[in-house]
Amino acid sequence: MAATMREVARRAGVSVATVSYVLNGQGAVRGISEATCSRVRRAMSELQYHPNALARGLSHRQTHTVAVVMQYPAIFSGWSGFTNELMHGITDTALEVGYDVLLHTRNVASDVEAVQEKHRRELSVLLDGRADGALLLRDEKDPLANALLEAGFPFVMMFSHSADKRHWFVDCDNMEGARLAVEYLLSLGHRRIAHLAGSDVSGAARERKQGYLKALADAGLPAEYQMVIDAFSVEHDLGPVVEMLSKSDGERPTAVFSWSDDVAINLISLLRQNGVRVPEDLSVVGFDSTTLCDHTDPPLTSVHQSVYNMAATAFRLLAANISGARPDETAVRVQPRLDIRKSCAPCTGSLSLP
Amino acid sequence: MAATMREVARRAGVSVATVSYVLNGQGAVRGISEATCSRVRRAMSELQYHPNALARGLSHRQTHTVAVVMQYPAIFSGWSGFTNELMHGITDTALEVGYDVLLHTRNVASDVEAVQEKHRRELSVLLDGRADGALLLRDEKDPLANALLEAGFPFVMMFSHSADKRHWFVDCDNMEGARLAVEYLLSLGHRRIAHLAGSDVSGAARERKQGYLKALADAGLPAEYQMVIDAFSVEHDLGPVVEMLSKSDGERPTAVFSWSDDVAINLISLLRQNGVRVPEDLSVVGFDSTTLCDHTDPPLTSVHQSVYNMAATAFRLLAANISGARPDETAVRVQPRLDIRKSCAPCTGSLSLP
DNA sequence: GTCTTCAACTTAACCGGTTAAGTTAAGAGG
DNA sequence: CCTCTTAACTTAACCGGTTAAGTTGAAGAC
Repeated sequence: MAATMREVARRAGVSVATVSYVLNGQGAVRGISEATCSRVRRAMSELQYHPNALARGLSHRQTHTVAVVMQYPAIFSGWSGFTNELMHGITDTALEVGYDVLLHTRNVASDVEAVQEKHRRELSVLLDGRADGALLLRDEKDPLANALLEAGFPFVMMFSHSADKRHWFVDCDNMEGARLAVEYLLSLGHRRIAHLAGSDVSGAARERKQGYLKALADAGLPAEYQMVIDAFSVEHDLGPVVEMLSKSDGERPTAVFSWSDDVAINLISLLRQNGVRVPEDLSVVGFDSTTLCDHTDPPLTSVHQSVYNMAATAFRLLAANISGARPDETAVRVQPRLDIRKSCAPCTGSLSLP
Repeated sequence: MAATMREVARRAGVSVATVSYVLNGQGAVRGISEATCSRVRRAMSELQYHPNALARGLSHRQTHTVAVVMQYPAIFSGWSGFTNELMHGITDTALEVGYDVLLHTRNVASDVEAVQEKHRRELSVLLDGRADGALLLRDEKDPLANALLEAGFPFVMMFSHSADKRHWFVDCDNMEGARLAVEYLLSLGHRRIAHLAGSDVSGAARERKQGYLKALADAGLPAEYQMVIDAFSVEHDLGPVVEMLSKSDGERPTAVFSWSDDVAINLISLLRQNGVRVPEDLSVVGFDSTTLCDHTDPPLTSVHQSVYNMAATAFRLLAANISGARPDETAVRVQPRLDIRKSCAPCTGSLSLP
């Protein structure tokens, strides 16, 4: 079907080696005459020759392809823009540094045995020679990172981190992000601040919760001010939050810090349905501050991490790793900032300040 | 570095062929004894052997990988959820049918020569043996489809269509979608309906504009009722729309049909800044009806096409194409429906009904 | 006239698998 | 005792490239 190098060689009346040298621009170095070069090039275009990347990759032991491995099966089911921005950063940088992207998502396994089998196969897929390295969007406790380390396969973790110096990563300081959100709400006079928490499976979600708890503690607020409500994804039922708001004045939250933008936006629309005004009745802060936050009503105050830049940085780190470079900084921690929009107002509720 | 089949063979004391047969579960068929099989398997796990997919692909002439080719470089820069839903459908189906996904985005070339060169290289990347087929998210006029056809490379177009029977595609009936939107607005009494149009480069955008114009014409409205404003992306300046609203009562639009959700949402937030209420002062209809439409204020009435299902269908069609099947229906047209939410109201303006 | 040198190639091994076509030794059949 | 089968493997060609190590013929040196 597709023309091979041998066919090109036959048509040009030369050996395959000559074709290969011409193809790779080694003509001059290897002393191939200009006449032969153009004869070969003509044969290539006449036969519509396209070199086979598998054969080439097999010889070179590299494919200029990186694998992107997503932790969660439903990473594309959110709508806050996180994944879009992530993919945008990855694909832009791929073009820039000349790599292709192999996308791996995985489905969750039910029982322990299946998990092990899945893990083994997942590793196989990464080490099967198609990719030169991997970008991991996974929890730091995931065994994959250590398995890759052991196999000597270059990788960089994104939105996750590790104390192990051999792990390269680009992550946001989630504790700090949570602190920014909570301190801002405290500065507006809020004391009863609830937290919509993500799943503990996600390191980022866990840290944001810890940051929330620590910020409350640092402010000297007693334990009963800690209000954590699970809201893992946009599908999660937010009924408990609405119920909470019907508590007495001194006990109900006047502000909410959500671990993610989409959950925050989901909450806002639910509140609207229930006649609760944002920010007059309840202040809301999200996390990620994607473009969408500018377009909600009210525009959502949110902790910003530059997902695009972080993805790009991770990709460049990976490219360095693959090429054998050992930069000084292989563990990048990005400082978040708070993007103040219009979803928070000073606390007006009659509160018992401690 | 990574263990090869020869090393496994040596350790197990057998030939590489035997290892290969065991690896592929052909042990029984090929009459390999159970003892030898387990010896080989032990050697594999002791050496942490992972078969090389390039070598395997080279032999088999297939890689169980499909390429996804995006038309626009900034496909991931939108935030309406279209791309998320698309990628979700693709990755879910990839897992289901056992394929991996190679992601190709492309950057636009400036001059004509560069375009040709880019086109040639793009074709090379697709025909280089790494992928068994391609999903194209591109305009129907794009030369890539015909080039692939000529090369005998399986592909399916998504969100684009063609009269050529040899082109397989899954597309939405955009004309019909536009008709649904406009007729709904007409039924609410609107006559001055503006259209926010996408770039003519996009076939879908072009058809939605045509559908809008046709629906107006079919309703017997004269040409001066046609108000088309360019709004290619979320970055596009929507100032002209706001200006238009300051026209006299009989001339200003009372409704807007936007070719895409994100542009519609962008418009709504701009209107809010200018004190224009939706839907009281202006009705707005979008296109795609992604989950996000439920969470805007007001929830956005929008023409629905099931992006997730369309992507999944396209993937399955491609899998069939690759495996040599020739299904009856290789050209799938999905009928859109209108998701009525809260962004439209009956027309109250003093209008001169024709 | 012979020896070098060099330009311009070719040969062949290799990358890591697959698989059709052998090979070998043991046991069955006559 | 010899031939035939068959189970249990091995050999080697092939997939389509890369590249170190030749080969060849002609020009130039002595």
